[in-house]
Amino acid sequence: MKRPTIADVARRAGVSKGAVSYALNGQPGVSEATRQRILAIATEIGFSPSSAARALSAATAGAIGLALCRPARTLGVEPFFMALISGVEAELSARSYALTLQVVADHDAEIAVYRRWWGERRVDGVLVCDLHTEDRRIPALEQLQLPAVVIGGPGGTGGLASLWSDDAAALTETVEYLVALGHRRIARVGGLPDLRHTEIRTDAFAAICQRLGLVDAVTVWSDYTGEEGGRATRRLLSSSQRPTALIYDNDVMAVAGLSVAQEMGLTVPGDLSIVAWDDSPLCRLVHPPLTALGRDIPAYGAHAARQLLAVVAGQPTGRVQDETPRLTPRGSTAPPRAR
Amino acid sequence: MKRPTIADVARRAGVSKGAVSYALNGQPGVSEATRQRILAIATEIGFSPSSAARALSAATAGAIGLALCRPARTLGVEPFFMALISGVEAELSARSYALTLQVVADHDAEIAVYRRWWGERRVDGVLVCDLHTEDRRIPALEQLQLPAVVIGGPGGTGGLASLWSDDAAALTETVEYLVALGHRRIARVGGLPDLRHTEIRTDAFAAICQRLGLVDAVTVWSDYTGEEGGRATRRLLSSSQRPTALIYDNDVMAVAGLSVAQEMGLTVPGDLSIVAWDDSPLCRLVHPPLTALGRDIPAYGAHAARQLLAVVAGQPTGRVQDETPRLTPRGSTAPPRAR
DNA sequence: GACGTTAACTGAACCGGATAAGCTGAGCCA
DNA sequence: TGGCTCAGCTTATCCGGTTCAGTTAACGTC
Repeated sequence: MKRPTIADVARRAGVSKGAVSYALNGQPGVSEATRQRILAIATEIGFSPSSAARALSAATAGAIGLALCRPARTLGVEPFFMALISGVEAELSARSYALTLQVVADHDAEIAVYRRWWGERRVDGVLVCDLHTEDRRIPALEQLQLPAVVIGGPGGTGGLASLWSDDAAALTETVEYLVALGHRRIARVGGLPDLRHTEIRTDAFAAICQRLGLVDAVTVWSDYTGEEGGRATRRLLSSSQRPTALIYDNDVMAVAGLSVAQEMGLTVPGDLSIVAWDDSPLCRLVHPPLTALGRDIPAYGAHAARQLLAVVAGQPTGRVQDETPRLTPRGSTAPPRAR
Repeated sequence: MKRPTIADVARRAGVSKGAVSYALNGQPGVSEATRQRILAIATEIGFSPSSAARALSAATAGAIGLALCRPARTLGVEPFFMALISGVEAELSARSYALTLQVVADHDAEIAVYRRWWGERRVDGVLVCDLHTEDRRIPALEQLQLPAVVIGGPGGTGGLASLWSDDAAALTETVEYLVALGHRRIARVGGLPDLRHTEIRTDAFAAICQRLGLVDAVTVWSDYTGEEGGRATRRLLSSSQRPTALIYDNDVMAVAGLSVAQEMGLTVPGDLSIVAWDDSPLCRLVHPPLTALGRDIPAYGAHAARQLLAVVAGQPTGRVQDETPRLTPRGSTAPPRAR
């Protein structure tokens, strides 16, 4: 089955290629009657313009890129990325943009991918995830002048457009909530320490705990996996002055932590309250269901995609704030049992 | 920053565009000395050929497509897709192929996407997931003659190449294992009933149970979500002759089922044994860790990608069998406690 | 009826590669 | 020394769109 080209449409309509191009793109230069005739023929023979030819002459790829820099294992476990992607996708496909995905091993590989995409004109712009402190990708993208939206911040995004949510406020609210329940010994199991949002949350946690006079508030760092989250939990709960509440930087570690606590004979929420970041169906799967800090991640992705398309179109967007994560109390938090 | 083109390389090397093309593609037609000089210059100025131009003249897109037909919510929860994608990606990026992703609402939309991709020459081939019984996508792809590999089967894949794993054998092994432990009342919480692999597993389950004389073996159908999995579990465990072992068609439902069982005061594995399909870190997160039927999903994805590239290259591959899921016994299965 | 204006279209150049066909000079042999 | 071969290049064409500069015909105008 041969693919129809613009020349086929032109031939059947008895006009030139140029006229067909004008007609299909809503440009002036053809009469309304001719435009309708051409559109009808195009639909009839199932014509869709070659993305390559269009990209070549219009100098636009019709695609945006997303490079995911995580090992295959952690990628799978966290629902976050799939949810983000589905939101991005919804926005893109509504505008007939494609999403090009690449999994990379580290930032050097990721920068190489950006450089290649830029040289190949394969994408019109990129979404950047997992912002680090002192992130090398930022200057690399600025140098390439490849349109980009950084999902993360605030801060550390250089001159690039960015979409951020107020994690500091969300964490502050969470600590205040736990303190209101009566907790005084709160610990936090953080994510990878060189991620920018980990840093932001860690600073916010230290600040609010100091303000509320919680002296033994500690943050321990983990890597988002259940194994590490469980191990960190076991360590924290084994200390003489064990915390009565734990805040986890993602849902997977929180679920693992819940398991560890129950395994150690602690009841949740009686002996230990648990709060998870990144609310997801996972938090409602377990028993008790986890109190979580959540937000609409597909909407976040859609927002980022819209912003990137604006940047690609040449509109400077700067730093845009998305909604602040909301605390959804469920069964895993309660006043601490008097001991 | 202007992107270098082949003409820039040619100018600096003092040769024609054609010579550069030959040199970069390893074609004969240039001396080894010239080739090296051209390669050095290309590397120096950071040249990578425009994917659009190459696609236009070589009539190959350098990309393969993956359309995911699931609502945003279920997509996120299951680690399966992310793991599959990371495997596919590993194989593709090693060969400088791109992966184009699209999330669609239903099969009609998916077929429309295939038709558009085909017309736009945006992808060289597609991977088809979640094979249904009487799947409309199969004849549509055959008609388009778009290279495709169906991930699923055996059977129902028409003349398309397919990659399948022997779910029937895996399920048979699982039932035999449970029976060897002493279980006689085994139930199964299946996935969506119109999926081909659900059908295969259901048939295999019925067959082995009949062979072993397990009279009240039942399958109930669910939709892979934790909510539904939990509900189905509650129903099964509330019956007068409740099963002593449950087999779930995915990990998410199994975890939800574990929660429900514990909530109902049953101990696992004492009162109830649980087996999950799709082993993932999730199964090791919970307590007790779940006995699961697992396989290397990234490897499965990589295998599918390799097969698709072979199909794209014109080599007929037919139906290829991937490894059979392996049963990994963990803490959630044990002999049933005498009542 | 000559002239300017404009809508509606055509023809050709162009985007950046791949590739078939043509050209050139060195080397070899008779 | 003339003719032949062949490696090593160049030139030209093509892929399928977009777009700009022309061309043509219809129309209004004085």
